Formats: sequence, structure tokens, C-alpha cells
Amino acid sequence: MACEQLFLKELKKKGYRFTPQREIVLEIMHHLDKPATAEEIFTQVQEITKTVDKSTVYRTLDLFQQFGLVSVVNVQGINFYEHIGLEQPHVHLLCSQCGKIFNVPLAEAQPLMAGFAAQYHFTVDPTELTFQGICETCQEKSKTDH
Amino acid sequence: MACEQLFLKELKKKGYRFTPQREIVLEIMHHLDKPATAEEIFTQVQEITKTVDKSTVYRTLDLFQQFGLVSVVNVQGINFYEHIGLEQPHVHLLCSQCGKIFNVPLAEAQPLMAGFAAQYHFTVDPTELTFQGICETCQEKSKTDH
DNA sequence: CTCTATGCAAAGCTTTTGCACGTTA
DNA sequence: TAACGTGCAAAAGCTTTGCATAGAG
Repeated sequence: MACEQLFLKELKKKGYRFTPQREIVLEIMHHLDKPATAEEIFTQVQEITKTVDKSTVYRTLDLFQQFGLVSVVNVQGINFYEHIGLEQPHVHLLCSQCGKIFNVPLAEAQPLMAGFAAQYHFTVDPTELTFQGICETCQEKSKTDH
Repeated sequence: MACEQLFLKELKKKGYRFTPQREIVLEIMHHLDKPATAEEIFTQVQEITKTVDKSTVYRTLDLFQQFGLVSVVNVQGINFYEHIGLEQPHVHLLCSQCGKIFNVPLAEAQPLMAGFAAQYHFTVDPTELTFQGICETCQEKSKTDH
């Protein structure tokens, strides 16, 4: 995996080390299909080995963030981490009912961001963009519940 | 203040009581010029009287939320509360540098929200909408710093 | 060998909760 | 005077930190 090799080189260049713990967390982040909490990531780590501490997971996620490998979305006080290696830039749609997070291309929000820039000279940071609401499935569900 | 009378009636209708503590917090929320943390609100309460406990502030803010008087924005793990009594619907622009929060009319984001509804059948909840980025002042500042 | 990273345990912070007592209506 | 609300203290989450030791380079 090219991006991992690159990351590895960057790590070493800065005097950091590539430990088994970091490898495991990286691997897990790589296969996440949606943003996950530290707890969820820790649980997945434990399925592989019990010898990784939760604090190491936190420290590792912090490190990955510094390298732009991982981004954090905070929703209602909960941090969700996701891998952003080669993925296209995107924003999040969070369903406040089922908790699922969907990614949609950043391009969709570009006009709005341009508007904010033009009108208020405010430059939106797209990596932090999350829209809360209700997803299709939950909308259907609430219809049939009635 | 009409909205407060209304709120008071609603409170009583549901069997809640209008206590001095709730009055103080309401008053403070009313005069906030920007979203504030529970801690900040508590500090302001203490400037008026020392006899209100922090847990009461939390409970009161929860109550106000239930009545739609107050909304919560969570940013990087921190809850900000704001009064939304008679104000027009709006979204937030949060400057990640200076921490200031600006309100802009919801209408600006309406096209985007409509797009999400059309394409993904996802209904955005506008009360939770916050855009992080850099405000005009901080942009100017970083220019002159160079 | 050196210095970074880890595990463990403890501390920190914000927020919530249990309970006896005060207060509102 | 019957609920509801409050203060106090303690607990509960999530995250961070200090420190001795293990391990990467």
C-alpha cells in the first residue's frame, strides 16, 4: 500500500517509530467503512490482540491525525475517527436517529462555502463539515411506525 | 417579554415550576451575545448569586432545550448553548482560531439542504448546523503576521 | 545502546445522578 | 401539603498524563 509506505517514511523522517501497535491501529482504520469512536476502534484492536492499551489507541489516533491520516468528527460530544488516506474530500451526513454517518462529495457543499467566503469572508474548513439530520431509512421507518 | 411569558405558561401547563434559579439562567441566556459553554453560563450565574449549583445550571439548560428556548452546538467536544427564542433560524460559523461564533441566516444553506434531500433523501436538521473555518479578522491577522 | 513508545494506574474534565431537604403552586 | 426542584456529593464517561519498563532503530 503506497500510502502506508509513504506514511512510514514520514514517521521515520521525524524520528517516530513504527510499532506493532501502530500497525494494528493503522490496519483497522484502513478498513473502517464509517467513522468510529475510540472505543469501537479499541474493541477491534482487542479482537486482534489483548496487549494494546486504550491509551495507546488514543495516542496513536492523535499521531495519525498529525500526519493527516485520520480525521476526527465530533458529534454531540462524541469523537468519531476516520481514515482519510486516499479518499476524496467529503462532508458527513450524520443520522441523529440511527447514528450512521454517510460521506458525500465535498463538491456538493462548494457553492455554499463559496457563498460564505464571498459574503462574510469566512473560509470554511471542509474537513470538519458535518450535517446532522435524518437518513432515508429512518424516515421510512417513522412513516411505517405510524 | 412576550416569549418569556409564553414560556412560563408552557412550563406551568406541563407541571413545571418557575424558580428563581430558572429565572436567572433564562435572563443570562437572553443576554448572551454568542453561544456559551455551561461553564461560562455558570460563571455568569455566580456573578448574580452564589447559591446556584452547577448541576442546576445543567438541568436548567436541558429543560430550556426541551422547550426550544435554547439550542446546543457541539464543537470539538465542547457544548455551546444559545438562546433561540425569537431569533430567526440560523446556522453557525465557528472560527477555529479565535473561537468566535457567527450566526448567518439559515436561508443561505437552504439550497444545499434541498440538494441533500433530493439526492440522498437525507433531511438536515438546521438547528445543529455549524461550519468551522477561519473568520475574516483571523485571516487578516495571519496575513500581517507574515 | 539510546531514546521513543507502551502498559498500567491514576488523574482530569465535563456532565449526570442519587438523595434528603427546600420551595412552589 | 404534595410534588417538583435544588444543593451537595459522588459517580460516570471519555480522554489525558506520569512513570517505570519494554522495544525499535
